Parts: sequence; C-alpha cells; structure tokens
Amino acid sequence: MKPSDELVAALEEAGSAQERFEIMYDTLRDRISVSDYPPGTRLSEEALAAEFGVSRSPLRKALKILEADGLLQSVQGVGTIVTDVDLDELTQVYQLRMELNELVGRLSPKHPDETTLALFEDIRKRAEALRSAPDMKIFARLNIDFFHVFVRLTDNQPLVEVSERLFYQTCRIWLKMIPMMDLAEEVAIFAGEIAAITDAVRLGDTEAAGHIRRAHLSMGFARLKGHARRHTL
Amino acid sequence: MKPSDELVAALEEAGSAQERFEIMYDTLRDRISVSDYPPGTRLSEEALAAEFGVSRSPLRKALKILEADGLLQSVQGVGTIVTDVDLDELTQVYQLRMELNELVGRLSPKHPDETTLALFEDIRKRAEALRSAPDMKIFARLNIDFFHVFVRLTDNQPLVEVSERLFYQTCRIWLKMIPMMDLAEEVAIFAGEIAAITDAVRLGDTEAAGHIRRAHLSMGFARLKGHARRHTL
DNA sequence: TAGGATTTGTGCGTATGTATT
DNA sequence: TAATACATACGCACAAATCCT
Repeated sequence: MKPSDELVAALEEAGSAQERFEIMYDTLRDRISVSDYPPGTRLSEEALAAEFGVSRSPLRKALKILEADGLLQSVQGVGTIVTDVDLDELTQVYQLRMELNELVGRLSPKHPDETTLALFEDIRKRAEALRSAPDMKIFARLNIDFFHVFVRLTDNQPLVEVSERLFYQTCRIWLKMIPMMDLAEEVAIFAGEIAAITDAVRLGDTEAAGHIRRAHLSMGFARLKGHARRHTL
Repeated sequence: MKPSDELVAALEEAGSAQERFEIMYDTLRDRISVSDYPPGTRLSEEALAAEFGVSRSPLRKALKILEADGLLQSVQGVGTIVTDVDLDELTQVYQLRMELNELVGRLSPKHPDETTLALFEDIRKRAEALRSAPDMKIFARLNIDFFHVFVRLTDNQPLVEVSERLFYQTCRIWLKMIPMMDLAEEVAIFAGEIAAITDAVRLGDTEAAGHIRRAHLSMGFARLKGHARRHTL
C-alpha cells in the first residue's frame, strides 16, 4: 500500500491508544470496502504495522475487530485474508437491513438540522456529477458516504451501530457484481434514490425517507439476484 | 475467581486458537452477565491469564472484543473495568430490541423442531421451579438461557447475532434493579411470559411468539422505569 | 516426502500512564 | 509535590501451523 505520510502523521499525533486504534480500524475497513483490498487479499501484519509505523500488537487489535465484523479472517500459518462476499449468504442480511432502514424513519426520527441537510445536498450533487462520468470506485465511495449521512436521520444510536455493521457486511457486493451489470444504469438509479430521499428529508418527512430507502434496498437486491442468475445460466 | 479445573481442561484440549478464544470469551461474558463480575469490577489481565492457563496475549483478544461489545472498558494505567448499565441509556436499545423481537417472528420464521420444543418446555419447567423459590442469580441465568432458545425461532442468522449483541448489553439491568423491586413478582411475570410464548410456539404460531415477547419487553422496561423513578423520588 | 520460507499465535519483558501515599 | 506501586499498551522473539518447492 502507499506510504501515505498524512496517515502516519495522524497516527503519531494521536494521543491515546483508542485514537490510534480507530484510525487503523477505519483505514483498513475503508480499504476493504472500496476494494483497495479485494476479497481474497492476504494482508501481512508485519507490512501493515510497518506502513502505520506501529508494532504488530496494536495493529492486531484492529485486525481482530475486523475479523469479528466478518471482513477479515486470520488463519495461523496462512495469513489474514479479506473475506469474500456471497450474494446468497447476504439474502438474510439484506432482509434485516430493509427492516432496519424503515426503523430509521420510525425510531427516534430526528428533524434534520442545517448541517444534515447540507450533507444530503452535497451527496446529491456528487451523485449528479457521477452520473455524467460513471466510475465504479467513486460509486462505491458515494454509497458509503450516503449511508453515513442517511443514519443521521435517527437519534437511536444502537440502531446506527447495528446498521453500520450490516452495511459494511454487504456494500462490497456491488463492487463484485457491477462488472456484470450496467454501471451507468446503476449510477442513474442510485442518483434517483438519493434525489428522492433528499427531497423527503427536506420536507421533514423522515419516515418517507426510510420507506424509500427500504424500497430501493429491496429493488437493488432483486437486480443483483437477477444479474447473478443471468450470469450463471 | 475459582480455579475451575474443567475450564482449564477445556482450554487445554481446545485445538485451535479460535476455540480457545471462544471459551474465554463466553466464560467472561457469562460472568459479567450473571454479576460474578458486577459493574465497576476491575479485572486483571494477569490474574485471568493465570486462571485460564494462557498468556496475556490471547486473553487480551477476548477482552478487546468484549470492550467492542460494550461490556468492558480498558484504560491504560487503571485496568479493565466492567461497564455500568444505566437505565436511561438503555432506552434506545430497548426500543430497538422490541422491534427486533417482532422481526424474529416475521423474518424467516422457523417451524420449531422437536429439539427446540423440548428446550422451550425445559425452560418453562425451570421457570415454574424458580417461582417456588425465587433467586436472583437463577433468574438471571434463566433469562439468558431463554433468550438463546427464543432466537431459535428464526433462521435469520444476522438477526440472531444482532439480537444477541443487544441482549447482553441490556440483561444486566435486571440484576441492578431487582433489589429495588419485588423479585417474586418479577419471577412470576417472567414465568407467565415463558408459558405464553411456549404455548404459541407449540401451536406453531411463531409470529405470535414474537409479539408476546415484544409486549413483555415493553412492559418490563416500563416497570423498570417506574421503579427507578419511585426510587429516586 | 521432506524441508525451508512465511505467516499468525503466544509468551514475556519493557514503556507508559494512573492513582495513591 | 514527588515517589512508589500497579495497570494496560507496546515491542520483540520464539512457537506452531501452513504452503510451496
């Protein structure tokens, strides 16, 4: 991986072990989620520790948590491997995520403040820009960022945490399946979803936002399933 | 803590690191959940490692995951402390758990097999026995065991995992509040819940079981709130 | 089949931070 | 305020497991 001076700098000026852990954890999760580390990648504890400028011990903590999250798997004598995502195994996760997204609109819905509204508008602009120049990696990044903005609609922190966990378990499926699908079309659909949800949010109808999100999650999964079937036949 | 020969034996004959981790993780989580380690307890890595017959390194992994679960908090220079449970902070978790329990009956409900039915009946018997001789610790253990039997009603594994995570975040609140409440009454109510749910399960009405569970979760939380208010006034 | 290279798991000593006297 | 005790965080060396030649 790249040397990334600012990353090492951030780690050096991090005061507590907790902060250093979060930087390494977020960095690794992000790299996995945007396919800098595609499924099957073998990560070396030693190499990562060297890159981050720390010893193996603190790095291992981040790897262990990511293993508990289902994104990595450590095997003695082999290495730390980025897990694969399988559409069939994600069926149940998707069903649960659909319900949870509806709950975002129903459980402690928060009337969006100025900041949140601005974030939604920013995402919408980025989605429109992406529409003009579809790109898989930017699509993946937008998907992640949109998730984090969307969960701002609820004040229920446990719901946010659970949703995040499940989101990161599923989001890589798009990176895996998009090559068999029509990227431009998917980007357009996603931009439409973002626009619709942003409109709902602006109207203060958080519950509607949740329902739209749920519907798109359902349709998205159906499209994934359809393409997978078409591809195997 | 007690020497517990069989625990050490199980750890010794565990083949993989993964198995050893799970034994230590489950053991510690259980001890925290039944108040062998009450909130505020300072756990010593060294002492635990000695008790388990391992070095501090593998033990630390279990502690790190329990910290991620919200049951422990490690502070350098101080120790590893069992977190406290606060009723107000659990409000959101309870709201989410209520919804999730309903989902157990709606998402991939499983028609209970013979084994599951037998487990429910066993829990019911234990609840009746407890009714004759109320005991806080046995109550806590029954609550935990019932949870694990209940989630057998769904085939949705992610739902089970998420529910488990949230359950262990909340279940200690009863150990904290019961001393201010009427143990015998709470045991009787719990026995009633178990009987009702077992009946629903025997009829094959998993959805009804989910609704009953949801209702009791809601009422239980209301009683906790009521007693907390009464106690602070 | 055997052995060497490589990887994670483990054990332990040291650094660093906290609380108490 | 300073010193001491003690806890976790960290670094490193070795053990154990796996893979490849």
